[in-house]
Order: sequence, then C-alpha cells, then structure tokens
Amino acid sequence: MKRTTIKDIATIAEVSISTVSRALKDHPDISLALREKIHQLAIELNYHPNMTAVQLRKQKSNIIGLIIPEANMFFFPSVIKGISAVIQKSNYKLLVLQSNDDIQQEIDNVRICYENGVDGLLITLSNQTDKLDHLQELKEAGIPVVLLDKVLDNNDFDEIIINDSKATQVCVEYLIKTGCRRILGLFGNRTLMITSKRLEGFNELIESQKGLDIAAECHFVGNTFDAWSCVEQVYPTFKPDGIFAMSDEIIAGVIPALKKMNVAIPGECSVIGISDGFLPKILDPEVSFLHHDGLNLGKMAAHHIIQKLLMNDNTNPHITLMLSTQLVINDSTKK
Amino acid sequence: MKRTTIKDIATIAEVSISTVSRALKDHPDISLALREKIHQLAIELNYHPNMTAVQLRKQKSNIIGLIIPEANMFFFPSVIKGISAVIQKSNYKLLVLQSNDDIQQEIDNVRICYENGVDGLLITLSNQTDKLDHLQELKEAGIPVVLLDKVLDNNDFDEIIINDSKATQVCVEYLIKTGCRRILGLFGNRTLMITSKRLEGFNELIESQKGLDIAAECHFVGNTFDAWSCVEQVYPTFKPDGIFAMSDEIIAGVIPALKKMNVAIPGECSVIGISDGFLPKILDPEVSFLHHDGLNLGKMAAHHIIQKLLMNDNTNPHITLMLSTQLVINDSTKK
DNA sequence: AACGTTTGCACAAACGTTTGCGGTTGATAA
DNA sequence: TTATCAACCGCAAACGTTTGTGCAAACGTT
Repeated sequence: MKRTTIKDIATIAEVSISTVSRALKDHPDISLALREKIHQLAIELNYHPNMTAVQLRKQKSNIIGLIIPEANMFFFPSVIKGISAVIQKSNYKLLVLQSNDDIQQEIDNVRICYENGVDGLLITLSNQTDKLDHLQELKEAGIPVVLLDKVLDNNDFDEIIINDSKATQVCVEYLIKTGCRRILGLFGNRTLMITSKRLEGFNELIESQKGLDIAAECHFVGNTFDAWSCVEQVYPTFKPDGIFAMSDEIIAGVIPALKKMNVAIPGECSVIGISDGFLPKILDPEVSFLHHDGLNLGKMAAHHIIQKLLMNDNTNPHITLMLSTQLVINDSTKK
Repeated sequence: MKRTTIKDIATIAEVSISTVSRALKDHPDISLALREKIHQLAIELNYHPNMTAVQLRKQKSNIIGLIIPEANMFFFPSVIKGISAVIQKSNYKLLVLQSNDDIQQEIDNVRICYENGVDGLLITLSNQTDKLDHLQELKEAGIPVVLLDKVLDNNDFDEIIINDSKATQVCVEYLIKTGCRRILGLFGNRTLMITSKRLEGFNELIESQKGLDIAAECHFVGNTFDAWSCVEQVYPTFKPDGIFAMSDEIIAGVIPALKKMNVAIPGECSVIGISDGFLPKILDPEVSFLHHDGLNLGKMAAHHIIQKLLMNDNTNPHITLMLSTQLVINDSTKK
C-alpha cells in the first residue's frame, strides 16, 4: 500500500502539483474554493507530507540531535524530559543517540547527526572526550552546537552548565559548618571536566579552611557499585565524619554502604551530594543535596538552541549559560 | 560553508555523478584505480553522504521510531539502553519520542514517525490509549509495529511482554507462603492493560487461596509520591502484613512511607514488587522482587523488529513474545 | 578479419517536495 | 477598443542520491 503523495491529489483534483502544494499551505495565489477542495481531498486520501522530500528540498530537517553518554536512571531522564517538553511545542523533532561514554561512538553519533542533516546538536560529552575536533565540522557547516553539563574548555561552542566548583564548595562548606572535620570526597571519572571542576572546588575549599585542621581524601569511582565498595574500603581506615558525593549515581552507593556497616547518618557520618532531587527523597535518611536541576537544564538547552536556529546566529562568540542551584538540607546532615 | 556532495567529487575527478556513486560503494563496474582515487578524494573533501537524499531515493530511512510514555527514572532507561545496544550494531538509528501518557501526543508522535518515514516502530502505549487505530495506518503502509510491555489485546501487532498475571501471582504467592495474611496490592493506572492483567493475577491468586482466609485490598496510584501517601493512609487502618507493588515507581514510595511510620520490614510488614532490579538494591532493606528486565526487553524488541525489517514479513499473524522472569528474594520479605 | 564478449564509464529518470517565473484569463481603466 | 492589472494556476528546475540502460573501446575467439 503506497502512501498518497501530492501528485495523487493533483491527478484527482485535476490541477498541477504545484497548485496542490500551495493550496495545502494556504498560499493566497490559490483561490479559496480550490484550497478547501484540496484540503478536503487530502484528508480523504489520508495524505501526509513526506518529510524526507521536504527536507531535501528545503535543506533543513527540523531535527535536533541529542547525544548523551547514557540514558541511565539519573539525571538524563530529567534532561530529556525537559528538552522534549520544549521541543514538542515547536515543530522540531529529537534524534537521541547514546555514546555509552565511548569516544568512538560519540564521533560516530556526531557523524550520524551530520549525515541526517540535523539542524542543531545538543551534546553531553563522554568521559573519554578530550577535544572537540569532531564538532568543528558541524560548526563549519553552520549547524549550532550546544554543550550540556559535561563540557570542555573551549571558545567555539555555547555551553549550559552549573558552576561546578561553586556547587561543590557550597556542599563541603555546609559539612564543615556543621562540624565535620574528616571529609571524604567521592567523584566520578577524573578525566571529565565536570569532575575536575568539582574536585577543584573541593580542594580549594579545604585549602581555604586550613585553620580548622581538616582532613580530606578524594576517590574516583565509576558507578553506583564502585562507590559502594569504595566506601566499604575507605570508611574503616579513614573514618570520615562527612561524605561529599558529586552525583546521584554516587549517592546511591554511599548510603547503602554506610548502612550495611551500621554507620549512623548523620550521627557518625554526614552525607551530602549534588543531585537532581528525586533520589534523596526515597533514601533513608533523606539526603541533603545541592539541587542540579536536569529538567530545567533540558528546557534551557532546548530553548537556547531553538532560539539560535531562529536567529540563525552562528557567528557570535560563544556563550556560557550558568544555571542557578539551590541547597536543600535534609536529615543526612546535622543542622 | 556548503557540504561537499557527490557532484563536487564528480567535477573534480572529471567523471560522472553515477560513477562516483558506484565507486564509493565499490561497485565492480568501476576500475580499481578510479575507485581508489575517488575514495581518496572523498576523504580529502571530507565527504559525507546526504542521508536525506538517500532516503528519498531508496524509499527507506533506516530509522526506527520509539515512542514511550515517559523517560522517567525507572524501566525505560533500561529499555532504551537495550534497544540502543542492539541498534548501534546495525545501521539503524533511533528516533525517540515521548507521549507523556497523553493519547493525543501519542497520535501526533505516530504521525511524526510516519511522516519522517521510519522503517519500523516500537511503542509502549500511553495510559490513555484504548484502541490502536492510529497504528493501522502504519500497518497498511507496510511498516512493522511492535508493542512493548504496555499493550492492548489485538490481533494486528506483534508484542513483547512478560506474563503479567503470572508475575504478580508469583510475588503474592511468595508473600502468602511466608506467612502474610493481610495483603495490600498497589497498582498503577487502572485503565492500562498491564495494570488490569496484574490486578487479575492478584485477584485470582487471592481467590485460589480462600481456604487460608486472606484479607486483600487494592489501590491504584499514579506515581511514587501517590504510592507514598496511599501507604500512609491505608496502613493504619488496614494494617497489612504484606505489600505487593507492581512497579519500581511504586516500590520507591512504599519503602520510605513504611519507614517514616516506623513499620519494621519485614517484621511487621513484608514488601515485594515487580522491578527492573536496580532500585531494590539501594533501598533499605533490600527489596525482594520479580525481575522484569528492561534491558533485555529492549534488546529483544530491537532484534525482533530488525528481523522483521530484514525478512520484510509484515503479513504473518501477529506474534507475542513472552519474556521470562525471575524471582529474587532479599531482606524485605521473610524467608 | 569478422564477430561476440567483457570492461568501464556516462546518461537520464526517479524519489516527493518547494518555488521562481511565466502564462492565461477576465475585469477595470484609459 | 486597447492597454493594465489583478487573480489564479502551470511549467520546470532544484535538492543529492541510486540505478537501469546504453555505448564505446578493448579484448578474445574462430
């Protein structure tokens, strides 16, 4: 069963193809009567435009590419939700690709986006990414690229991030303010800019409080269960009285680990982290966190790139949008 | 900066367009020397095929559509991951759309898929969907559609599901076997087939055990926090000694609610659910669950539809693939 | 030497749209 | 009556590919 084309309508209505095309988009050149007749016909024949042909002709796809490391439980679902919410109100579509934190897959995905003619690209870099050469091609082709959350220092692409260093400092500062003196910092993959920024913030803050004689230790873990076993290993020897976890994924490992060891939270050890906000609520005790709002990030990203597409401004120097964050204090820290 | 086309290569190499096209795919009609020269040229000019044009010409897109209710934290990330894993090894791409459990958005999304010429569609129906008319169009156009997890009774489309009724019975049976006699069942949106099947299983099992004088009560909740407040409301009056939660989303509400009320798990009340497997691990106590493996579901779905696309078999009567499940007993239930 | 076969490439149509331009009406103004 | 001008519609090119067919030259066979 072939789908009906504009040509089919044309033959039936006994007008030309171009007339049908114009009629369907209510071009004033076509008489009202004919316009209505053709609209009617289109409905009867169940006509739907072939977007592939439209894309080819118009040289734009109305597709926005989204490349993320992994659609894991944390953060990215919120981000996708935010992007989708905005995009669905426009006439853009979202092409979602996963790099699985693999640089080659990321490069492949960028190529796929390019070949399929995306009008714009949103990308959260993989762990392994340390340069942006693969994005230059898009830039040269006039396709706007916006970096999300996990970025690299650069002067070419807009980015939407939080102040990672500051966010970390706010958390650790709170730990110290509530009496913690032996602080364990748990971070993700250390090659990531997001990790190094947060680590930087961590170290700076510890440094700035040297007067208080604070002991600090940092570890880098790959996922929830890495974090879990790291805590099991480190806790008995280092005996921290405060733990900072830089992400939901890590928080999800820290709490169970401490509880398995019967460590009282926050009695013996406080826990604080950077989080999207859902996980802390369902853990026991409820975890204090700095709210890094994925939903909002997604919305901003979508708005920003749609804006750029409308403006067609790919010439400006790059912009960094810094999301605001908020500290939420719950029961996993002292008051 | 315009992207280089096959035509550009042709002019430079001083051959025809068709020759370039054939050379690039190593057609034997073209001499080896010329093939190599053109390949070389393609690399130098940084040529990438315009898939839009390819799609139009070949009348296929190599795009598989995926429509899900919501990319929330639970289950769907696993499903997407599974699908992606398989699809990335093929030369298909995934167009992900969200219906947000809204029938109109679902219909729109199906239309978007159709207009963009997806070769196949994977869809998990929304809460509100009660007929499949919007999918018929695809079927008539020869586009294979596979229903995932949340389905409707039908004879037209392949489906990949678990035995929902049986899964529920296994859970509830375990509760009863370990001594529970007052059982609270928590379910999702009741209009959903997946809910009614699980509810059906629940009721049948309770019925079959009438000799044991079991009290049962069912409630329907929309999300995690609904489940939470439902438990807070129902527990004091009904005083269940066993709770069955039909999804991760609900489990995530049940455990915190019970703990806030200082109910001992499983001492005073056992908890069991149907889960993707991650959440139970990070909760305290670790929750017993029937493993409904989203990753595997995704992989199977992708394999199945790719298979269908290769076979081009859209004529067969529909197939139901039933995933196997496994009961995992942890600390939230008695032994 | 005459024929058939292979090799290696070009031509042109087609996929379904959009859109600049040109052409045909009929009405209005000069 | 003729020039002017809307109003309304058709022609054809273009977007970047793929692919059936045609055709010349080179080769092999008697």
